[in-house]
Amino acid sequence: MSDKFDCLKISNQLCFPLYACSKEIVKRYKPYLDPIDLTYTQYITMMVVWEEQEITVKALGDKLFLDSGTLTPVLKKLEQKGYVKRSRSKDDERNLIITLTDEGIELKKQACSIPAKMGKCVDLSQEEASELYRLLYKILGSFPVED
Amino acid sequence: MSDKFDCLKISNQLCFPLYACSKEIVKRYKPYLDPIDLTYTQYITMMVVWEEQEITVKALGDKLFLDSGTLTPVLKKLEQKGYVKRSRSKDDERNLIITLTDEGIELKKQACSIPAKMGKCVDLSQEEASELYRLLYKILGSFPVED
DNA sequence: GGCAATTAGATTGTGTACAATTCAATCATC
DNA sequence: GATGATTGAATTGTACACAATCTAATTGCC
Repeated sequence: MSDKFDCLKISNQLCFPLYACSKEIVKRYKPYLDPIDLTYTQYITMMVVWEEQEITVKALGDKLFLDSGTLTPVLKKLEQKGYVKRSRSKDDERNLIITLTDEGIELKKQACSIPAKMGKCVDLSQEEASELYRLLYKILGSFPVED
Repeated sequence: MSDKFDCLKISNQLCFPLYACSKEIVKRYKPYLDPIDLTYTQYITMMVVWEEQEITVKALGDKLFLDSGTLTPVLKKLEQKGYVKRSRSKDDERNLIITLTDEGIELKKQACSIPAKMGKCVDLSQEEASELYRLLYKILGSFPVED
């Protein structure tokens, strides 16, 4: 009952549920991110800055899998909201250093409750979530560092 | 060695690798989709139309997890490229029916080799790929039909 | 030191995504 | 059979995402 076009069925793709799942979960962040006035992209950017205290746009891009075309406007927006400061490195003027403002540090406390709330949105057991995590990072790890 | 902010580490999120993985794989479709002049969104839209022969925008949106705000321009583009026809349903003028043109049918043959090529990009065993597939659809299935 | 190659960000253009709103067609109920 | 509610697409506005290109700063190499 199968034909040579079965491979083109949407239900036979692995990428599609990945794409759909990603979008649907990101969408579910909105109610939790709206109160602190962040989009999902701004949120994950802040997460890295919270961890690193100080980081270049290049390093941010490597961690987030985003390029300067995406990050430049995101970081300008975050600066405008008062959460980060953008300044050129003294050592190498090509590098733009992102640092936290006091408001940015304050924001971290408010964001703290979000991961637990989001965890409840994903209907997987602890083991399943770990396995999913492992598989996703296995795929990501198999990609060349720079494409 | 852990503090109360560990939950905000990017490496502790489940959504982030999902988001990153989805983007990275979609990016890897480009070399295969460029020759047939389709973007990834246009490609998955065509996949559904190839399967259904005839489908409304609403039904397409339900299958692809996309709304009319996204699909309207995508479908206009596909019409412009000559792959689909857009026409109102006689039964219910609110419904826009998408059908394949001869060019659209022809395109299916050319797209046929893409899934196998993409499969090689994902460095997972057959069992791991199946498990990933299962977990993703488990999450998708747990979401309410209409949000 | 001088200059080609490289690197980091910014810019431009195209194509999604989605919330919110609008509009026209249909349905439900009376 | 009028009309209020609902439905399906389209539209508008905002925010990514990325390819391609550009510019300025730095590095390599002679």
